[in-house]
Amino acid sequence: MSDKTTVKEMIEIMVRGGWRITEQRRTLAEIFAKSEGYLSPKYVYDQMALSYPSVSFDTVYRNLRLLSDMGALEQFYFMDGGLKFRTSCLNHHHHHLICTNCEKTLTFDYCPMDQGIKLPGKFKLTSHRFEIYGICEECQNAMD
Amino acid sequence: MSDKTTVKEMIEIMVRGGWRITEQRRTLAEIFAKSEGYLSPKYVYDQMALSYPSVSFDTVYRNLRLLSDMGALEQFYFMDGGLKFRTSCLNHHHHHLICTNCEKTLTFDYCPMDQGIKLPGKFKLTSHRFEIYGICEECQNAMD
DNA sequence: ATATTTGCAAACGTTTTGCATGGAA
DNA sequence: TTCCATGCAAAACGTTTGCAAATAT
Repeated sequence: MSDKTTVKEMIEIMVRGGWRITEQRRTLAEIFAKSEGYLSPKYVYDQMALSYPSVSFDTVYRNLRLLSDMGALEQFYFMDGGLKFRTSCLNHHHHHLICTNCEKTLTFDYCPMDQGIKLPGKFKLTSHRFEIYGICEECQNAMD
Repeated sequence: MSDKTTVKEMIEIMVRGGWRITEQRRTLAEIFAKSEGYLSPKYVYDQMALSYPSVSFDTVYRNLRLLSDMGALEQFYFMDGGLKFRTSCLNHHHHHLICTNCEKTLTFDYCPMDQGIKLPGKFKLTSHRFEIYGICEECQNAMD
């Protein structure tokens, strides 16, 4: 159902990029593969520390950046919450519905760029961003 | 033509909020009123320092945050470039076309939320974000 | 064997805080 | 005259870097 990148795919990406597969990187991939939403570097570090008490923050950062550069992770800067990461969906173009409480995401296929929008000026378009924010059902229930 | 917030409007917002109108705050408003795109705190600080050599960085930050909280400024986090600010357009709903080179913005009225998108799950929608990125005509010409 | 990756520590840039002084109301 | 805003300095925060030791290839 989901088209989230799997551990196997992430490791393939690393191998293809010529990187070595260390236990830390495997663990990093597992953490993202089993997570629903956006994760902060600190959360990822804490999770990694469960398996590797001696892991260092800079290793987490380095690998987050590498995976992000390779396209295996998507970055997102939450206005209050800073930079976070989630597995990217490489298979098809879509946008996200993001719960502002738990930061879980749902995908949807509608893309405004397919609608022939009339834009002002003479821009050379390069990319776009469309996200809808809200409170997911679970969080709504939990708030009662 | 433009519906950017003017100096007068920004000062009104400050007065309505019960803030005192200092020379620094007036200057801050002027800098934004005469600017086209997103400004970094550092740039704003440099501009302010032209009028007030003794201005401090924390004053700039405090006032940027205050104006932002009051809705007079919009924040945007550029993935490489950090947090920046521009005057918000309080008059009507619209979205932005952002030049990734000079960070100038153009507005356009099309809003994907008016299109009756079918969304997955049961979300309580709170807000959305739609931006198109590209290179503006001036920057395209300058690149030749 | 050897080149990459790690952990440590220290540096870095940005943003925030506490407090005495200065300035707007 | 009163209280808010400022400037200064220092701290906090997230992230990055240099290097020797450890490890995947």
